[in-house]
Parts: sequence; C-alpha cells; structure tokens
Amino acid sequence: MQLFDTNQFQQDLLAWYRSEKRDLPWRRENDPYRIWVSEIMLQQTKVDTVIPYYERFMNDFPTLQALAEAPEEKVLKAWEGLGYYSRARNLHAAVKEVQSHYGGRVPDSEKEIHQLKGVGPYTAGAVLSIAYQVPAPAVDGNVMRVLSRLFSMYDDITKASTRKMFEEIIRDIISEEDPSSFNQALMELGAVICTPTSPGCLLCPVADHCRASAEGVQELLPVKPKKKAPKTVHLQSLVLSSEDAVLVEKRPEKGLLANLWQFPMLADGEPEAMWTNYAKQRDGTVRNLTYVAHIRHVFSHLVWEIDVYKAEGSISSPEERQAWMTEAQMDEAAFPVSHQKIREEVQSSSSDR
DNA sequence: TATACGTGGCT
DNA sequence: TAGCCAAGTAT
Repeated sequence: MQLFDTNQFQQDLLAWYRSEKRDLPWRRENDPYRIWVSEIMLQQTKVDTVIPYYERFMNDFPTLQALAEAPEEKVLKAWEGLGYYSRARNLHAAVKEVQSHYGGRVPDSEKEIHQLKGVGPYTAGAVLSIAYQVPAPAVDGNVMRVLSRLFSMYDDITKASTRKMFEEIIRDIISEEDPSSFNQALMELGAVICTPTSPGCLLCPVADHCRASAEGVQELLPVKPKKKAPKTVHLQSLVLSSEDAVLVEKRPEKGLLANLWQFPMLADGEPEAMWTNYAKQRDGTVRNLTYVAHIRHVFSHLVWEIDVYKAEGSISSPEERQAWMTEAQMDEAAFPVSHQKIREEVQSSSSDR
C-alpha cells in the first residue's frame, strides 16, 4: 500500500482548478464583504440559484456600509425566494456589528469572524481563506464527500465529530501558498466531478490519489443516514379584500419564515364559521367567502396543505403586525414562496371570470 | 446530539 | 411521484 503524497495531490488538484474552474461572479472579486455574502447565500443552496440573487444583492447593497445602513425589509425583500431567511437577518446583524465594532473591516481571525451571527465553522474558514489567504479549513458537504472517498472513510458525515476530523485533515494537507484555491478546488471538485451519484472518476484530476476509486466503492460513500419524512400540517388561508387593498400580516420575529409577510392563516376547520369568527374578533365582517384552490408547500422538515379562500370585507381593529396592502405595496414586501403561490391563485381565479 | 430552518432541481 | 440533494448555522 502506498502513502498519500500531499505535495503531488496539491499540484494535481490546483492545476486542474486553475484551468477548469467555473467563472462565477464572486470569483471576480476580492472584497471580503462580497465573498462573505456569497458564502452565506451558498449555504445549502446551488450555485445556479444563487447567481441572480448575488448580482441583485450586490447591486442593491454594493458595500458593507450600504448593507449595514439598509432597513431590514429591504434586505428580506432581496432574499425573497432564496430560503433560510435567518441567513439574511443574521448577515444584516453581523454586518452592522462589523461596521460598529470593527470599523467596517471584516475581521481576519478565526476567533473574531466565528463570533459573527450566521458565521459557523465552514463560513469562517471560507471567508478567511478566500478573502485573506489564511490556511483555515472550509469543510462543507462537498469537501466531506471528496475526503470520504479520497481516504475511503465510512464515518457518518452528518456528525459534528466527523466534520472536525475532516477539518484536522485539511489543516494537514492544505496548500500554504494558496489556501483560497485549495479550498475552492476541493468544493469545485465535489460539485462538478466527485458528485453524490455517478461520480466522474474517469475525468477526476486526483483519481490516482483516491482510495475509494481504487477499491471501486465511490458510490457507497459518503455515509449519511436518511432523514425522516416531514410532518404535514393542514391549514386555511384567507385573502380578504377591501377596495383595492388586501389584509396581510407579518409573521413572528422568530422561527419559520420569521418577519416575512403572509395572508392570514389558521388551522383547518369549518371555513364559514372560522373566518366569520376571525373577522368578528377584530370588529370586522366577511362576505362572499369563496374557495379558490388547494396548495401544497413542502419545506425541508414540514409540509403545508393549504385550502385557499377569498372574500370581501373589512377589519376595524387589525392586530399590531397586520396591515392593508395594495398590489403595489405587496410587490415591495417579502412573502415566502407559499404565499406567492396563494397570491397567484387568487389573481388567476379573478381574471378568468 | 438532534432538530428547526426554504427552495428548486434532479432521479 | 417521492425522495434526495445543495458552498450550514443556531439552539
């Protein structure tokens, strides 16, 4: 059996990366703020999905200062549809922290950057290595898949202890001359060659170094237990119109879809009684209650089954976080995809009559 | 350590 | 279709 040749591995990996790397927007930048934003957006999100959001975000908030000074509603609107919205709120809070506590300069030490909201072990290493050429590990799902195969390791990659072990391995084999390219090359390899299913070992620049490939077990790795089925919740939502406005409410500031807007939503029940009572409690009325459509929205851990209704009416005593919005105002507010679907269903239900 | 936290694309 | 997967973090 032969030992792993770190120098040769680095050379083969980096040569491949320098000639084959994709031309991505954030690879044209060296601004730590911009690298940071890209890394937050890329968490659990595909490159192709991120690119248009990144371009718009950089247009809206070109500098750390611009983001720090922006109202949260604008930031959430820019994030609308990207998912994991706490990323946006944490990034916003962290940028304000950098502005006030670090004079606007993104910190370059592991300890300081890791203390920022939304910056975990992966993002800390990614920003430090890519923006500052600090030889810190940036171990994401790609890297764990690549390393599992490279060394034919059957450790469960969903465990934090496994990630830490991989971080130590990276500290041993990272290129000190170009940590940025080394970390990105490992991720790039995982994204385009060493894919979860049907990895392209014949095209792999480091196949000669790969134990799983030699053993023919690459399809068995990495080891990752399957997750359980999401729970289903049955709901009703009401699009209540008055003149040219619609009743909407801002979701709670913590938890699922925090601080995003939605149409009033209740646990499933008898529609007429439920919404009549809903209006009555707020000194209002509903009339012409009409069923519109059924919508299924699948989250990673939850399924919403929503019966959508529309009605006309009024509410004299709206709650603290409720508001009447025109179509134009709704265009400026951030709604989750589930409620964008509802809005579309109601619009098409009224237009085809 | 286990679970909450979004969305869209692919098999 | 149902399940899986993606440049993870917070609690």
